[in-house]
Amino acid sequence: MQRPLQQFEATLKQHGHSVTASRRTLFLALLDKEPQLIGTIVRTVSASMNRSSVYRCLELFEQLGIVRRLQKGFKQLFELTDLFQAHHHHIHCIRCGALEAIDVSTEVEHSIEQLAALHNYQPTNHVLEVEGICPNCQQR
Amino acid sequence: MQRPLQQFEATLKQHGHSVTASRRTLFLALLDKEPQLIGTIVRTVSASMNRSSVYRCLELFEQLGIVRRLQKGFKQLFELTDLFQAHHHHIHCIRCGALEAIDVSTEVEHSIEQLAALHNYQPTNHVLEVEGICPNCQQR
DNA sequence: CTCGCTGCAAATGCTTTGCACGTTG
DNA sequence: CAACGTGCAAAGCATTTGCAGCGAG
Repeated sequence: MQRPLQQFEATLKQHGHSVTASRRTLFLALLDKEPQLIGTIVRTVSASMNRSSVYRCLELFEQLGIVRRLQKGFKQLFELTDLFQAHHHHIHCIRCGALEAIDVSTEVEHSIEQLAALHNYQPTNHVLEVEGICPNCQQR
Repeated sequence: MQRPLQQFEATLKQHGHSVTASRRTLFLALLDKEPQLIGTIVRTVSASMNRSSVYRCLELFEQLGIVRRLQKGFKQLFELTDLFQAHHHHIHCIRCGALEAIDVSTEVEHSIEQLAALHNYQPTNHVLEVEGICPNCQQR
């Protein structure tokens, strides 16, 4: 519980950004949680920070590789990247919206990493979301 | 130019949905285009269909595996799935938002396909977006 | 002390909905 | 002609912005 916070603060500093109470609050609201809707996050932290700061910080966090975003229909979900929690991917049912974590072989992970280098990008993250129809929905 | 439209109409019928002028218009607005913002799509087709129908159709198209959505910051982009155009993925710069298409080896593609089956999902699509910092932004 | 960060409040813009009417099969 | 699909208009949210004041370094 101490380690991720320190890692987080170090990341901010490395890039010349201040460590503020709001940013810590937001980070903690994401730590060890399922991917969350912005609306949910805003409600969670509303006692200590303003909605617009949530937007501004999430954007910053994304650029620093602290969070990543997924999509679920027209909504966006946020979760910490693998710097702060076990790296994983999801499978998503396009019918009912179910979302579950899946394991991906290290070879595949590795090949994906390589893709960035191939295009002279400095890799920060990747999003792999498998989409399909879940067992439940198939029966209907 | 004839083939994709037929494929499209067949997909609608297969699932018991009507082929309407609006749906054709929307489909054509997406054919052979870069991923587009909803707002852009709405403007393009606004002469022949209403905004709310665009939303309703895009949602339907997604469920039928006709379109897929990507994200760019807080915005969503839509493009046709690989049923209608060459299958591909993107690499995305988290600093400046640049977006380019990339090639992914068939082994990796194949491994990803397998993941759905492993979880008893009927595969429809997958989203693989590599994120990083582009050569330009690295220099600054 | 200075610059970066935040809250506030307002302006925009996006998405969803109900309902009545037109179209498709 | 029975369902399904659409337009319209309004409601409800989500996101962005400018600016003034606070706080971190």
